[in-house]
Amino acid sequence: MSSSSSIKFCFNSNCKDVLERSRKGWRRRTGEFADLCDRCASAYEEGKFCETFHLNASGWRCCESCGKQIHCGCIVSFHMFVLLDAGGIECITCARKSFILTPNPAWPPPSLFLPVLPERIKDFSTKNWCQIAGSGPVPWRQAPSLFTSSAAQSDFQPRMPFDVDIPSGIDRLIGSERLSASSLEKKKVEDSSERLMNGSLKLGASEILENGINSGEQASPSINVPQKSSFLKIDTSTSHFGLGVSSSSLNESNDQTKVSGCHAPRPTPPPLIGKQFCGHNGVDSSGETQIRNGRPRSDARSRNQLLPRYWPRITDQELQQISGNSNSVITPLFEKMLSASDAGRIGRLVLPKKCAEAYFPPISQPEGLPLKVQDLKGKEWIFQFRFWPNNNSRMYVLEGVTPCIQSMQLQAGDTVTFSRIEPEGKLVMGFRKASITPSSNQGNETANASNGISTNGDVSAKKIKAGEVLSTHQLKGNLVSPGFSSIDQANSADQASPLSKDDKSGYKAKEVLGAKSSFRNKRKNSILGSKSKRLRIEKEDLIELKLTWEQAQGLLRPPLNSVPSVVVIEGFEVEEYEDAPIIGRPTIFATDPMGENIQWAQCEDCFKWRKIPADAFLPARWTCSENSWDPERSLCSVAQELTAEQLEDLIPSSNRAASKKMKVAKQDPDSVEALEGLDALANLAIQEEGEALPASSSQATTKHPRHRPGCTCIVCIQPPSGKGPKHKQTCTCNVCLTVKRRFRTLMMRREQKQSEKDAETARQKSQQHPLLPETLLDDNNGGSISPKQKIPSSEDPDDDLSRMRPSLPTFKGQIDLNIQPERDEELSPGSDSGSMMRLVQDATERYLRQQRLTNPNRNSSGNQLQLGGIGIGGNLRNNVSVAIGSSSHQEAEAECSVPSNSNALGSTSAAER
DNA sequence: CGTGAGCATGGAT
DNA sequence: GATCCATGCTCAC
Repeated sequence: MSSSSSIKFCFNSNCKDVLERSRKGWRRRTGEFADLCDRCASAYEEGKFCETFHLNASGWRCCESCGKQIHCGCIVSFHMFVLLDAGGIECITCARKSFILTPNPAWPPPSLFLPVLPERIKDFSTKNWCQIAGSGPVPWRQAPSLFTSSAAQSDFQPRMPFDVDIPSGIDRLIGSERLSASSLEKKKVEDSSERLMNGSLKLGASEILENGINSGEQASPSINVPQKSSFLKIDTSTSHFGLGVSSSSLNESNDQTKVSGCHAPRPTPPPLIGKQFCGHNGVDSSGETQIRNGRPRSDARSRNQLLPRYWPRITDQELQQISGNSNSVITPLFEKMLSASDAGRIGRLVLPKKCAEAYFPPISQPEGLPLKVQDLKGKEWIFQFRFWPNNNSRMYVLEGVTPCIQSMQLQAGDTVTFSRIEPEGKLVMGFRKASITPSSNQGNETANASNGISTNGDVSAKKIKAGEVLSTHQLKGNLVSPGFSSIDQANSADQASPLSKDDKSGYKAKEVLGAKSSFRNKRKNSILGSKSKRLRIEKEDLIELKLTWEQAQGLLRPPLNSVPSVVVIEGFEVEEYEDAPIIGRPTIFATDPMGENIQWAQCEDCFKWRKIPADAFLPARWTCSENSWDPERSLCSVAQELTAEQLEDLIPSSNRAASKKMKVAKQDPDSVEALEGLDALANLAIQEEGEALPASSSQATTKHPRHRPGCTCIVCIQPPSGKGPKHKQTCTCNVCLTVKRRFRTLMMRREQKQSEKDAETARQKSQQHPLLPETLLDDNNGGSISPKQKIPSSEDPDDDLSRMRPSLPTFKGQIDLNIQPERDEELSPGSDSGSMMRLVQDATERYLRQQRLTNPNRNSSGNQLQLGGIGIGGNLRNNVSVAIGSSSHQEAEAECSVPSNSNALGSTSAAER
C-alpha cells in the first residue's frame, strides 16, 4: 500500500485522516490501491468522491453529451469521463453509448466516408476516443496528416475496444443521465485506467486529465472534420497500443505529471489513421462508401459490426508476446475462440465473415489467397484464405491451419488472436489457452463489494436467466477474458443499473444484487456464443475443473431476500430465481459458538477465512478489505480467527478435496493428472478405499454455500454422509441417477486417458493402483468381461443395479449414495452405507464393456469420449465448468453460457447414457 | 474405404 | 426475418 510506516493516512489529501483501517480506493499507478479511510472509501465507492472532496476545486467540466458535471481534476474521476478528440469531455455513461474503432492504416481517408456518415456518426468521428490496447478510454488525438498516408488500401479496420466495456451504440444518451459512478461501473472503468496506468500506455491518468482539463477546450459537438486534438500530445502511433509506447512514457512520479510536450506524429504511419465506428450497435457506417482496394465492398454493412465475441482482448502480456522486444506497434484485429471444427483435423478455421472481410485481403474467388501469418514464435505459416458461397453470403475460412494450431497446442475453446504488426503489416496469430488467465488482468477482476456482483459481469448472473445455471463456457469464457467486457449484453434494458442502458453494443451493466434487477430478457449467450455448445460438450480438456450444476449453483446465490424455487428440468432439480442469481463467492455456512448462523468467507488475496454474517453476499472476488462486518479483520495482515483444525472441519468441499488430491498424489503420483474435477471424485473413492473416512467429514454441511431455508435442491435434500435414509441400489432418484451417470462419465474419461498411454505405462499404472480394479486400468484387457454381455441402458437404473453389480468383484470401494454427489471429498468410500460406489461400479463396468464391445481399438481422441459435461445428468443446463487459471491467482476468468435447449449436451448425454 | 473439399443445414443471434 | 457460422453431409478422389 501506500505507506511503509506504521501509521497510515488516508490517501485523500483533503482528508489525511489517520487510518485505523484502510479501505481500498482507486488503484494507483503503482498498482496499489489508494488507502482510504472509511469515509473516503465510502464516498469513493458511491461515486461521490469528487463531489465530496473536490467541490471547490477546479477541474469541473460538463459532459458534452449530457451536460453532467464531472470533476476532471483528479485521478479519482479519471474513469468517469473520456476526452473527446474535438475537445471537451464526455461522461463515461455517454461515452459508453458509443465507441470508436480505431482505424486501420489501410482505411481510406476519413473524407471518403465521413461525408456520408449520418449526422450522429459524423459527430462521433470527431468526438470519440479510441482505446489504447488493453487500456481504458484514452483520448485519441487524431492526426489529420495521417489520414492520407495510406489511403491506397481501404480495408476496414475497426478498432475494437479492449478490456473495457466500450459500448458501441452510437445513440447517445441525450438526457442528463447522471453519471452514477456505481461501484460496478467504477470498478470497471477503473480497470481501464488501471491498465492504462500500469501497463500499456505509460501515461498517467492525470496526464490525460491535466491535458484534458487544462485545455480548457470545449468540444464542438458536431465537427465533421477530424482535427487534432489539443490535448494529449502523444504520438498516436505509440499511444494506441500497449506496446511500443516507451517513447511516450511519461513521468509517472506523480499525478501532476504533464504531457511531455507536443509531438508531431511520427513519420511512420500509425495504425490509427481514420476512424471507424463499430459494434453491432446500429451504427452502420458501412452503408457508406467504404471501399477496399478501390472497389466497393459487397458487404460493407457488416464490416463495422463485429460481434463482441470477436473483439480482440489481447492483454498486455499477449501484446508483449507478439511484439517481442521490438518497438512494433501491434494492432489487435480480432480473435476467435476455436470451435471443435476449427480445432479439428479438417484444418479449416472458420473466420468470422466480418473479420475476414475487414482484416484480410479481399478475395473474389472462392479459391482465395494464400495468407502469410506469423505466429508468436515468429514462425511463418501460410494459410489459404478463402471462402465458400453460403446462402447468399460467404463463409470465410483459413485452410491449412492444423499444423499451426497443433504447434500452438490449441484446441477447441482456446482462442486465436489475429493482430497486425505495424508498420510491416504482418499478420500475427496469437493464441490464448482457455485455461489460462491473463494475469495482466487479474487485478482488474475487481468485484464490486458493495453489491455482491462481480464486475466481471460476464461471469455473473447476467448471462443467466432466472432458473438457469451457468454452463461451462460462459463461465469459462468470461473467465478467460477478464476485464474485457464486464457489462452484460444480455440484460434487460430496464435494469436499474446505471450501465444497463440498452446500448446495442450489448454492454450493459447490471446491478444484479438489486432486487429490482431481474432477467426478463431472454438469455443470450456469452461471447462464446451458443455456437459452442458442442465445444462445450466435447472439449472438456479445456476445462480445468468442471463444476456440476450443483457446484455452480453453489456459486450462484439468490438475490437478497430471495428464496429460490426448485424446478425440475429434465429430471434435475435446478434452483430458480425470480431475480437474477448472483455469482457469489462461495462461503461456508456455519454456526458460531453463540449459535448464530454465520458464514466463513475466504479472502481472495490472503486466503484467510473471515467470518461474515449469514445473510451476507459476497462478490466472486472478495478480500479482507471488504470485510465491513469485522473491521478488525479487514486487513489481510490480521490473523485468521479460525484455527487450522476448525477450518479443516469447516471446509466442506473443494478446498479439502484439493488436500485430498495431494494426499492421493502422494500415494500415486501418476494418478494425479487425472485428478481433475470429477476425476478426483472417483479417484478419491477408489484411492481411499478401505480408508476410514474421518468422522469429521460428516460435519460437512450438506447445504451448498448458497443454501437457503426451503431449498430442496438435490444437494440440500441429501443428508450428510452417513446420515439420513439410505439410498437403495435401485434408487432412481435424481441423485442416484446423477451420481451414476457422473461416475460413468468419469470412468469413461479415465479410460480414455488410460487408453492414450502405451501398454507399459498402463502396466505401471496398474501397479501403482493396486486398489483400482483392473478393468479400470487396463484398457487392453478386454477379456475379463464378456463382450457379449448386454450393455444396459443407464436409463434403466434398476437394470443397472441388479444386473451389473454382481460382476464387479474387485470394486470394493463404496460411494455413499447418501452424500452430496457433488462434494468430491465426501464421496469417500469410507463413509458408511453408500451403495453409490456400486452404482458407479456398475456404470463404470458397463461402460467399459461397452467400450470394448463397440470399439476395442478405440481411438481415445474420439469426440464421443470427450465428455464435456461431467456434471450431473445429461443436461447441460446443469453443467458448469470453471476454468481455473494456471496462474497463481485463483481467480479464474470464466465465461458462462446457458444453452437454451436441452439438446445442448449432445454427445455427453449420449455418452453418459 | 478413408479423406477432404465444397456445400447444405439449421441453431443461434 | 436475415444473417452468421458451426458442423453435418455428400461426393470426388
